[in-house]
Parts: sequence; structure tokens; C-alpha cells
Amino acid sequence: MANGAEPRVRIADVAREAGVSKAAVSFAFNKPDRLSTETAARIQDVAARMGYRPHPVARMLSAGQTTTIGILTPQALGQVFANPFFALFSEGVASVAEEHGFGLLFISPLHGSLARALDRATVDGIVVLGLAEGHPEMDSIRRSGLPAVVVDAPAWPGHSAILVDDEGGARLAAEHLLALGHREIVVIAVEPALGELTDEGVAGRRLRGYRTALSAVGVELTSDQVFRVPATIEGGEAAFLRVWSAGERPTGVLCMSDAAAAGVLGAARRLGIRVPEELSIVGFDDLPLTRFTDPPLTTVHQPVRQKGEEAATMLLEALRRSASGDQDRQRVLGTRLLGTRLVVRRSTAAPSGERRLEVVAAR
Amino acid sequence: MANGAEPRVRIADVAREAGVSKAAVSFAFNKPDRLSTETAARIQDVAARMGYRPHPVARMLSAGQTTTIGILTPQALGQVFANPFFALFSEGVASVAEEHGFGLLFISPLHGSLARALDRATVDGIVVLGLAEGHPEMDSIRRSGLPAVVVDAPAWPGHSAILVDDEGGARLAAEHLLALGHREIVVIAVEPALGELTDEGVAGRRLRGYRTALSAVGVELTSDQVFRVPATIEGGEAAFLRVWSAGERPTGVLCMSDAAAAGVLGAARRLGIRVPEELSIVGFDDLPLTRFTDPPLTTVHQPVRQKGEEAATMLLEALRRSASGDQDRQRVLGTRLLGTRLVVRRSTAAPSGERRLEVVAAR
DNA sequence: TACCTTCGCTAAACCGGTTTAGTCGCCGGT
DNA sequence: ACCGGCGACTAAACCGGTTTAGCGAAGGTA
Repeated sequence: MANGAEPRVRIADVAREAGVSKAAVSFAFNKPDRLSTETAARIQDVAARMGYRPHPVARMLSAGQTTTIGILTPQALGQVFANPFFALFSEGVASVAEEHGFGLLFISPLHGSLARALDRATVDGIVVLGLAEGHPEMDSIRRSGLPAVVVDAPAWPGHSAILVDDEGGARLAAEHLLALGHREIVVIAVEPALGELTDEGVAGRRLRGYRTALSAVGVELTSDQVFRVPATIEGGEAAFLRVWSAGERPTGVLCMSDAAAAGVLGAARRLGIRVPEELSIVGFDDLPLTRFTDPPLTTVHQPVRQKGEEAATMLLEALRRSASGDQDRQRVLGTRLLGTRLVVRRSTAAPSGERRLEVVAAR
Repeated sequence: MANGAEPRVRIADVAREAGVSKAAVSFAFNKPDRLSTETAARIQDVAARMGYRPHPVARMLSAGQTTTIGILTPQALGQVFANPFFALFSEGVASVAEEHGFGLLFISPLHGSLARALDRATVDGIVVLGLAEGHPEMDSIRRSGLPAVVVDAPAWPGHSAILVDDEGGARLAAEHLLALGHREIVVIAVEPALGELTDEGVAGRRLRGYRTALSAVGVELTSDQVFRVPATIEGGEAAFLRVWSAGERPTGVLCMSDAAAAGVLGAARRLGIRVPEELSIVGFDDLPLTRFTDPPLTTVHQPVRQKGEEAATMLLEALRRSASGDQDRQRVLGTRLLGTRLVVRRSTAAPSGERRLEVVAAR
């Protein structure tokens, strides 16, 4: 821990010590050309000697901006960091923020309330991750009046958004399993922030994609074939153990996140189930880790890091525009839609002959 | 993007509208008992109707605290998030911060300068990750006067620290390979923030552990057997390809991070090298992903999340103490040392007979 | 009736900077 | 000798809240 005692050196202290006004000290730091060279140098000397650092909060207040953007998540950070997807997304946001000299603040519900967290958040704008229209906390965000870019949710009125083709990607995943001959399929869904799976959230869109593909060949997904867990390795592991102990004996698993898929892989191993011979697993996201799992995961690729980068870029662009007094309603709003594609690796295969027979016999 | 136009509602606006003083409005929010019930209610109504939210920066300024802690990293966030270690560590810090109602700000070099980033950082204290004494930016931190807890580096004078037994863990890793019969070994080192590998940083301590174990059986590590790369999957992959093309034909690889180890695994696969039959790989950290690699990684366990939790706890405790005016030098400083242990999975085995002969013949 | 409290509220100081609008002295020009 | 202009610096307002000191009216007490 640091010096508990000696109070902070303020600009007035420096001014007094150097025998000048507060304004002069401020100029010495920010606009040295408004002072004579000698005076500026002397003030800087004195300041350095006294260990003066302008108080960042005070500076923010008069500057009227924080030079910081926020990443807002509807879940607790303790959970959210457990999903490698989030790290990758943050990586994208962070790299752009950094490049433009912006800090990065993580905003998550404080004691369960996003509104409360937002009230404390000293940011110029926020990247909102996965909060669909209709989320009860959405209003807090709009009311905050902060510029925001919405990611993984349809654009809110007045805000820009970045979306990927979740439904299409999910459809590809399901069609892949179907083409291999799978008919007994369960879905490991990521936990939506709140509300029903039928909502406009990520999980809802992906589920729709799965369903579309499945019903096209007459396979209907009942609600006890859809398991909702946090998008983490542990979540996926627990989910598949639950699947198994519930008596389900699927030949294929559609996971809405790679982290969950990795967990399913682990659970299968613990249960002595061989992948892909006895069980096929498809993930979602195409995180770097998928190339190193045993076996490497078949998954749906989406440009996660790029999503973060584009979100940050759009947000900063908006800040720049609003700072330059460009108030006209001509704002470039809109939705940026990014594509998804299936990446086939080795976690999927045709169901074994035996299981295939079982399936046929059951019909 | 949001409302570009209408200016923010300030406390004075609410006061005027409600026909009271600014103080009354402030009380209505913070100390309603100092107002009559009706007045408080009326003010709150007016404020709600006008969409008033106290300006967080102004509040910080007069409160004299930010209710935010920072995580400081010597590398760019764009890099640092690529290491799953960091996500796990952040998870620990975040969960404790959240629980205590604190926000989390990431502080990384701005345009190459940590000092500059620190000057902008509105935090009450910081968790410093992996900055060893002697780092040129260390002074900026001390000069900032902010309470700090140092993680993965020896305690700085006046600050607390959290360390794990890196050297011991590394020794275990090396001894494991030696016991299996390996003698041709390369090291994939994590890039230290700056400075030499011989420093007091994480990489330095682990290298010392490797060396101690190796020289005990007469194996010396030359500098061209130590490869320094970022602690990421890509880093490890690139490193091992470099090893190979440099003509090195090790039977064992000691990696200072699991992420790098996963990368080596990938590189080996690309090169058609079987693990562990032809190549043994040991990681470091024991991240969740190690259980799902192909094959599962032998690695050195360290309590990463716990490190984050303890760092945050120590920091908050210090803040609490200094806030309560507990200025005496009796502060509980010190270093918390956490243990490491080897976790043997399936990425290590005795070198193949052929290679063993080669080694013997070469002597 | 005079005096003391208590209640409800306000004016003004304060947090620590930045910025605007001057002030002052000096120099050069005429 | 007078004026204009410029360079160097300062006083004061301002950012938007919180907090302290204190005021006036209502109510209670002697």
C-alpha cells in the first residue's frame, strides 16, 4: 500500500510555491506557449519537485469528457470473463480504444442493477454487449443519454448496432449434423441475460436457426432437448452431464458457444463416450481454442475480435462527430451485419451404425 | 448513437424547476431524511420527469473517491487479452470488485507510456500485474501516490504483493521431463514486459527454476534454446515453428504459459509430430483449457483466479483502512506467497527409443 | 411574553482543475 | 508626449455536484 498520509499536491500548492497563479500552472502543462519559456520551465520544475499530478477527475470535469469508453455486460464480470468469447471481443474493443488514447471501463450490474452501475460509470460512450430490445435495463442505458453501440442485438432506435448472422450460422450447424445422418440432437443454449429464449437475443436467433434446419427434415426440438447454461466450459460440462442423467442419448450436440462445446467434450470424455464416433459436437464462435481441443471442434465461425473492433470504431466515430458539434440528425446510424460460416473439424462424424439402426427402429 | 442535441439536465435545472435550492435536490437523493417527506418526493418526481442523473464525474470530484479500481498491465490490452491467463485473473479481480460495489478500469500504456495512462486513470487504487522492481514505469506508479498491490513481482517498498512460487513450479516441470528421460529440451519463455530475462520478472523466476533442475543433472540451457514470445496461442505456435526451422530437435518443451503450450501443440500437429510420443510438452498456469487440448496438457498449476481475488481483496482492504483515516504506519504490508504444483496429464511421456538412442550417441 | 429547540431549507464554500476576459507594463511608432 | 498593440500573467467564472454553516418559522417550555 502507499503513502497513507501526505495529502495530494494541488495546483494551488504549486502555484503558491512557484509564485504564480493557478492559471499559469495550468498553462505550463497544457499551453506552454502562453507563457514565457522561462516561466513555463520554472513552473514545471517546481511541479516535478513537488510531485504534482493534475487530478484526473477534476480534469475530466472541466474538460467535459472522460476519454474512456465502457463495455457493458448484463452479467456479472466474474461470469463473463469465464467465456473466452468475451476476452476476444474485449481484445478487439481494447485495441481500438487504446489506439485512440481511450481508456476502457467495464460496466456490469452493481448489486444486480445495471442502472446503478451506469450512474457511476464515467465514460463518454458505451459498447453494449448482448442486450436485446425489451431488456428491462435497456431504458437505463437510453436514459443515461450516453452514445452507445449495440452488439449482438438488433439496433435500438437511435443507436447503431453490430450483428452477425446468428440464425444462418446456426442453420448451417444443424444442417451439417443432419447431413451426417444425425436425428437425435440436443441443444446446449447459452444463458440469455434475462427473459425467454424466444426473444431477440443471441440465443433466440441461434435457436431459430437450429429449429428451421431441423424442422425442414421433420425433426422437432422439444423444450427438454434444449439446455440453458452459462457460456463457459464448466457450464457445458454440467449441461451434458445433466443431459445424460436425464436419460437423453443424443448422437449430436449443438452448442451455442465453443466454451460450452469444450465442456461437453470434457463431459463426454468423463462418461467414456468417444467423439466423434459416438457423439458429434458442434460449437459456435470459432475461438482460437477450438483448434486445440481433442478432437478439434467443428464450429460456426464468427468474427469476434472484429466485432469488438468495429463496435469501438463506430462508437469513437460517433463521439468524434458529436464532439465536433455535428448535431444534425444526419447521423450515420445503422446496422452492420457480419457473416458466419461453418468450419468443419473433427468433432463431428456420421453416427455409428448401431446408433443409426436404433434411430431407425424407434421410428 | 444517442441524442446529440439536448444538453444534459443539471442539478440546477432540477432545483429551479422544483423551486428549491441545489442542496435540496442533492439531499433528496442522498439524505432524504434531511427534507420533509413531501418535498423529497416532489423533488424526486421532478428529477425523474426531467430525466436527471447526477453527473458521475462531478460526484467523484466532491466525494474525493472514484469507487473504481484499476488493473494495470505493462502490455497493450490488445495483446494481454489474448492470454487466457489474463481473463482468468481479471475474473478474480472483477468478482471481488463487483461484490464491493467497485468498478473496474483497465490501465495499459497509452501511446507507449504507462505514466500517461496513469495520469488519466480515475481509480482509487490499482492492481499491478507483472511489473518487476526496476521497470522504468514503476516510478510513475509510485509517484502517482495510488495504493497498489503488486502481483507476480516482489513487493515494492511500501506496497503489498502477491506472488506464486514460480521458481519451484518451474523446477517441478523440468524435473518431470528429466525423470522421463528427456535431455534435449527447449524453453518457450513468455515475453517479459521489458528488460532482460534475468530480471526479477515472472519469466526470470521460471527460467531460474528450469535451470536449477536441469543443471542438477548436468544439462545446461544455452540461450539459443530459450525462445521468447508473447504468452498467446499464436506466440507459442510461431515459437515452435521457429525452433524447428532453426534445426533444433528437442524431445521436450518447457512452456512458461499454457497458451503458448497450446500453440506448440498446434505447431507440432502441423509438423506431423506426435505428442507425447515424439515430443513432450509442459505448460504453466493450469488454465481450464488445458483439460481439453489434444492431448490434455501436463502443466504447472497456479491459483490464477485466486490471485486476482486476493489482490483485489488486499487492495480494497487497504482503501478501506486509508479511508477510515487509519494513517498509522502500522499498515499490514507484506507478501502473500501462493503455491504451485505439477499436474501430469497426457502431453508428456518418455522420449521414444529411437530418440533416446540418438541422445546417447550424441554424448 | 421571552427564550430555547427543532425542523426544513438555503447560501455559500468546496472538490481541483480549465478557460475566459481582462489587467498591466513595456515597446515601438509618430 | 501620446497612443496602440502585444506579450505575460492573473482574477474570476465555470464544470456539476456535495457539504457545512446558518437562517427563519414553528412549536415547546418557563
